[in-house]
Amino acid sequence: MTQEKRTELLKKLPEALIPWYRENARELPWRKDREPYHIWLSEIMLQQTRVEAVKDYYHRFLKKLPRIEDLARCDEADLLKLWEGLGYYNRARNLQKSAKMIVFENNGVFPSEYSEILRLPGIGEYTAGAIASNCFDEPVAAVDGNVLRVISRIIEMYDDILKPATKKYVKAKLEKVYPKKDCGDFTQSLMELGAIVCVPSGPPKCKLCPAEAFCLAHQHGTEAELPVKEKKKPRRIEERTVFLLSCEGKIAVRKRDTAGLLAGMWEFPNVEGKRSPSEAAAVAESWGCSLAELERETFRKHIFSHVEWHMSCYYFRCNEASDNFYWPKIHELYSRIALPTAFRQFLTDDPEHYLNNA
DNA sequence: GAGACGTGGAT
DNA sequence: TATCCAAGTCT
Repeated sequence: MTQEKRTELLKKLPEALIPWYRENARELPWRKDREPYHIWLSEIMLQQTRVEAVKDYYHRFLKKLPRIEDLARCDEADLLKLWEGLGYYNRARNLQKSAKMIVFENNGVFPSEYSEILRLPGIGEYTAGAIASNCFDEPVAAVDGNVLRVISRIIEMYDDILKPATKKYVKAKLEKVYPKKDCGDFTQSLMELGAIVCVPSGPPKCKLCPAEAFCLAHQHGTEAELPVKEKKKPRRIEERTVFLLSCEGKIAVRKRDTAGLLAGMWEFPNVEGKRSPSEAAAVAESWGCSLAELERETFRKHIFSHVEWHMSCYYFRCNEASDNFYWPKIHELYSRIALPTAFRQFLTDDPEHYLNNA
């Protein structure tokens, strides 16, 4: 298959996909308008995150911060609380960095060109392409996992789609065939096709596909072999011991390092390694917490993309609130403190329940 | 270019 | 339970 033949194949896409998209697009909250702020926010939230998980966060975020200016001016603590549980927390920080640049250096005007949009922190080639094509009708591709899957099947491409070089290749290939108008619909149609027809897990629904007639993988019966992705290395396992220290209805938390995993987020005090109850008590005492009682001990597993925490957890009641920590009351812990899921999982959903049983 | 960076749902 | 993943970006 020559490059020219692949391009000829891809030329059929706009005509086939755009009408299909207009008939079959899902109604999604961020498809109600073409407001750059709305599209941008949704694209950042959707990075490596499922549509269903994003919907509630998206609504809550815009209710609290309806305009870019609100985002630029809000406290980082409030921002992170809005993001709590979504993961990849630097996305939220970069969102605000960009908002400040737009508001304070560009009169609040969102940049309207791909190359300008690409300069904003947290915005890479995919997101810049998505915003430029959807909001400003610029003929630039937005190559995400969906698009890579769709294209690799249509042109029967066996390159590893996880490699940056493959993404560059597909982006360049697609931009040769972008339409003169309706660029946003074309971008969306490629992703939508990947999301609901040329699906990531399970067999693709080729009978419903507007590209069925010319898809090479379908013609050759190689759909299931594509796309090619090299297997990831196994996660490393880390043993940790976590402390839930309570004192007069308050719980000890502290800020994590500003670099690395869960950077700058709140956490329950914890140490490396698996400690016995008496070892754990000694650690807590060394922090200046005079211990009254070991109330409970549990074990939890938390799986990150590249690390797995095996956490032994001890609930100690303390006589003294050590200065080494911040001690929010239980209600503040629930309503104001941005606690990642890795630690949030030690609490019950209902603060009252926790108080009654603590 | 490889690895860091979160989470919850599907298989 | 184990594995893979979902609309990526940054270093």
